[in-house]
Amino acid sequence: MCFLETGFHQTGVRDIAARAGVSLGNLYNHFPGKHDVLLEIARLERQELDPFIALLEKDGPAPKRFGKFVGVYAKYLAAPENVILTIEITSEAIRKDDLGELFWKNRAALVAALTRLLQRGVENGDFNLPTSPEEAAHMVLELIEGRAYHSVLGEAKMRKLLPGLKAFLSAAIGAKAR
Amino acid sequence: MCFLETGFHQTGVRDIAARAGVSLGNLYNHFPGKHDVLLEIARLERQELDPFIALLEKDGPAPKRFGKFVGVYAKYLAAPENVILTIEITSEAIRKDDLGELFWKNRAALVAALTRLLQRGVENGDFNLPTSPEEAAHMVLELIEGRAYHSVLGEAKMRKLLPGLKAFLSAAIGAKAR
Amino acid sequence: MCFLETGFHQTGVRDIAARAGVSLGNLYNHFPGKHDVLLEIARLERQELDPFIALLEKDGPAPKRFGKFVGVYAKYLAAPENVILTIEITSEAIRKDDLGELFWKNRAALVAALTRLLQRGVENGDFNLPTSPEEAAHMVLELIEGRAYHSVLGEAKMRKLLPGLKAFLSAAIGAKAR
Amino acid sequence: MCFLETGFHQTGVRDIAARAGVSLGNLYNHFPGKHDVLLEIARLERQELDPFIALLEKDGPAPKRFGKFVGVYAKYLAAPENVILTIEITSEAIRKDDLGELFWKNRAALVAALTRLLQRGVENGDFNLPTSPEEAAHMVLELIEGRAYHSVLGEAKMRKLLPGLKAFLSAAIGAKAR
DNA sequence: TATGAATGAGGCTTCATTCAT
DNA sequence: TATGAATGAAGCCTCATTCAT
Repeated sequence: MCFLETGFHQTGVRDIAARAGVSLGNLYNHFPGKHDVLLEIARLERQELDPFIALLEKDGPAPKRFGKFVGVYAKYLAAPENVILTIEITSEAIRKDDLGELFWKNRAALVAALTRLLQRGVENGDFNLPTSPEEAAHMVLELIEGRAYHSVLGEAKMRKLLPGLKAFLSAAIGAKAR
Repeated sequence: MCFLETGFHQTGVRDIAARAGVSLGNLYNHFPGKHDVLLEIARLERQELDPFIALLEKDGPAPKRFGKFVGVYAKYLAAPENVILTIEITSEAIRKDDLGELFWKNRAALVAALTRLLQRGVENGDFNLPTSPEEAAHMVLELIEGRAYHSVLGEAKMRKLLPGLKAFLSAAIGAKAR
Repeated sequence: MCFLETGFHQTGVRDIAARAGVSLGNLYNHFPGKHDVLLEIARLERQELDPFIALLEKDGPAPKRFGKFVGVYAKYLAAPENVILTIEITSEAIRKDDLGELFWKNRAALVAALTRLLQRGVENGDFNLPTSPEEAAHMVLELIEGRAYHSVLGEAKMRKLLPGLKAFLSAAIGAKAR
Repeated sequence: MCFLETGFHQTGVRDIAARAGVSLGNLYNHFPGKHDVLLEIARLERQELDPFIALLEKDGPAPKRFGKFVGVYAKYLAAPENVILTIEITSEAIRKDDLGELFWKNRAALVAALTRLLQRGVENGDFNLPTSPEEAAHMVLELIEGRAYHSVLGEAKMRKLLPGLKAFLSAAIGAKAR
């Protein structure tokens, strides 16, 4: 995808069309304008979250689920394409409300699932949250994303960052060794 | 600053010049090009960090310093202008190495100071870090920033996010009540 | 008809097709191209002239026929749709010969009928033409049209322009009161 | 001027710029948009009317002035460039109010001068108008224009049309031989 | 050093027309 | 015959940058 290589604003509609294998004119039969192409991509991103949500909602011990989730989600975000796309979308969402809404709707789905997991963990005595489950869920996600940005923009290796991240998060949510 | 209102790519050099009170032609006597204006802004951002670094390096009990830092830095980032500018710069830094370098140099200064504080806290038995001080420092900053993005893009209130953030961080770094 | 509302060049073939209740593709089964749609409209305009020609060719006193004709033809042209369409066609006819020919063929039919009426009037001693009947016929039509353009573009009321027009024409053709 | 050769809508801004000897970009330093180029041309057309107005306002016998005016104005309009430009402007003025206003303002100047001349002729007993001087002025102009359109679009020769036109007009305004 | 008119490549989008179904 | 998705040239306009003054 050329938004990744060139960035949304640097990419011309001709490039988009060419990469999509459509003629320029036909691109406009599918999208009202360039902006809507990004919107559609953001919409597709939503589907990529489904496996993570599914993972969070599976049965089983909360700490194990949590650890697993952190690992796979971090690895997913460590792919430059995912981070860069997120940044492009975020950056555009600042001034385009429709993108903004979509952005938060996507995230809300993830937050909700993670919140439920944390809640369950608290009820089982597995976690000792320093704040509400929902707030904690937000922060967990933000931290994972922060690490991902670091790994991509700063060219660190997520592989090396992950243990520290997990330890930090475990401490933060008061995860108990069993 | 008009990059805030309109975004880097949507802002024309004429707007930049007008806002700066310089003539268009003269802008080019000060900067080789549009990109370099952003570079200069990123350079100026560095100075804005000085007070926070100073705060981190003051004497006094580490936990108190830490708490204070989190509060003021979060409040600083909660200003939309700071978040938006950071996003604009980040987004541009993806594909412009000079900006990228600057971005990381700026952050390194903050990380270094925070690392030292955490280190001191560990040595004093105030903190119980789940990972290396430097890694922890990175994560602390990333979490604060994550919350800031959330507050600005999602229109939450940092005032309300701050207690949860502090609690989460305290738990994460094993801050001990005294 | 959308050429009226939007103008020939501002109207897309899709609009034409939609308004005509035909599919876009099928429009091209009926017309070789956009231009030919206008050509066909000009062709249809010819039929609209038939009643006026019939009126001119009826028996009866020439001055009465003439007065009647001026009244109904002026009223017909006072409808914005007729004036606008004529202007669109004229404007296009400048550079499209087929339209131009059609335009003059339409007019010739009217001129011929009016010429005959004037001729008859002269023979009967009802009119005292300052020039040849045919030339006079042209000028009569041009004046009626001029008034119509005025009424439509300048938002005057044809109702108010008509008496002056008739008086002017009567004087011009030397119509005698009986 | 390329609007003459190609028509306003068929002419691209690049052609306009090229013909004007300006770069495309610079065209937009002088005009907000394509439409405004036509507007400016209409504005310039106003100046072309000045000699005719001056002629109408000179002293001397009204019939002679009138005859002279009809001759020169008809000859002026007989130039295809003037007729075509007028048609382009008229056609555009239908849906663009600013052009419409300009169009009528231009004409009003001519009408006013001609009205005064006719008035004077009436007072001197030279003319015997069948209607108000102003109405007559409008019609005189419309008829001259009608003949001009005829001569240009129909490829008649104004030289041949002029005597008939003058005779027709003389009859219409009741001009007396002295 | 300061100015802003000039440049022209490139921006996004529309549109008449074609053609596979 | 009827459809509308596909085409890509051409549409108008913006913009970073240059340069004569």
